[in-house]
Amino acid sequence: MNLQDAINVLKEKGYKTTGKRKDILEFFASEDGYRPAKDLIVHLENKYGTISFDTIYRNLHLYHDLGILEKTDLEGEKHFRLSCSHHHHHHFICTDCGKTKEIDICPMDTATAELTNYEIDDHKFEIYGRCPACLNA
Amino acid sequence: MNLQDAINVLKEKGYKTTGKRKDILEFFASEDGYRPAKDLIVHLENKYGTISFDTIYRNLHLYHDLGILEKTDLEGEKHFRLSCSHHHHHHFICTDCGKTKEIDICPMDTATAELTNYEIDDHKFEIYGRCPACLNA
DNA sequence: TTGTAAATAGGAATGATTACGATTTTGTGA
DNA sequence: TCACAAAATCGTAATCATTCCTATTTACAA
Repeated sequence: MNLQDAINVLKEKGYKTTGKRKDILEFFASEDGYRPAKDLIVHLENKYGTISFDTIYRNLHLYHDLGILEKTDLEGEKHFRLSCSHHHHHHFICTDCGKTKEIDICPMDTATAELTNYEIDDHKFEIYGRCPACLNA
Repeated sequence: MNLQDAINVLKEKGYKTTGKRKDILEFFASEDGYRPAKDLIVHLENKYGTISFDTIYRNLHLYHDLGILEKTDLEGEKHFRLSCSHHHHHHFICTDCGKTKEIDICPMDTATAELTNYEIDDHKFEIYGRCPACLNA
């Protein structure tokens, strides 16, 4: 999912493409890892001086509902990143910088065998640690 | 990890075994799923009328640090359960009742092959959905 | 260009969690 | 057993992320 894809999704669904909506997408396009709302707020305050929480969180939820952003709960804060829509995979997440690396292993195919009679709605497989760049810094 | 194991850990490490510490362990021993601090507060308020947040959270952190409780972040709330110390595994978590089922698959052995030069500190593999009991209710 | 539904502002409210000084309790060792 | 020091708890205030609300502004279709 890139910037233009995301804007197209917005338009297709009839949402308005405001300047701030584009700013938010650009922010996530320029990062390649999970970022908390806080970072987005700082980024937009640099540009606008002030930004409404409502704008931040409403759009984060909207993008998540539209599949534009992926979300994960890390230490009591929700973190977001642009969705990787090309194929199903999981992530290593650097706990220092938030950058991610794709992991092309999904254990669900074998795991479901242990879950007959269960309804499965979602799953999460994440690996935490420090990336090579942060290890060298 | 059962109640007695947990009390032994406390004593070995020189922590005092107060009535409330035992109450908290008994609460988790009587549940077999992830519970939020909120539920523990309600449980202890039923017995004592009032309970300090400090007592709740200090002990939850202590138990987590000692490996007595496992923790997971679910929708902005931290949830805890007694550690399953017998062997390494993961969980299906029922989003209705919080009960868990062990999943004896761990994808880490193959995943680490994709992560040379990365420092790996932790990982999470969780499956969310509804358990048979909640599906029938 | 204009009307209107959607989006944003600004700030109050909420909910989980943390922090802290005062008080109480536990376990130790005299 | 008793007294003491350290640890634990209390009660409450503060903090932090997030949600909610009403008034105002804006995008975009006609």
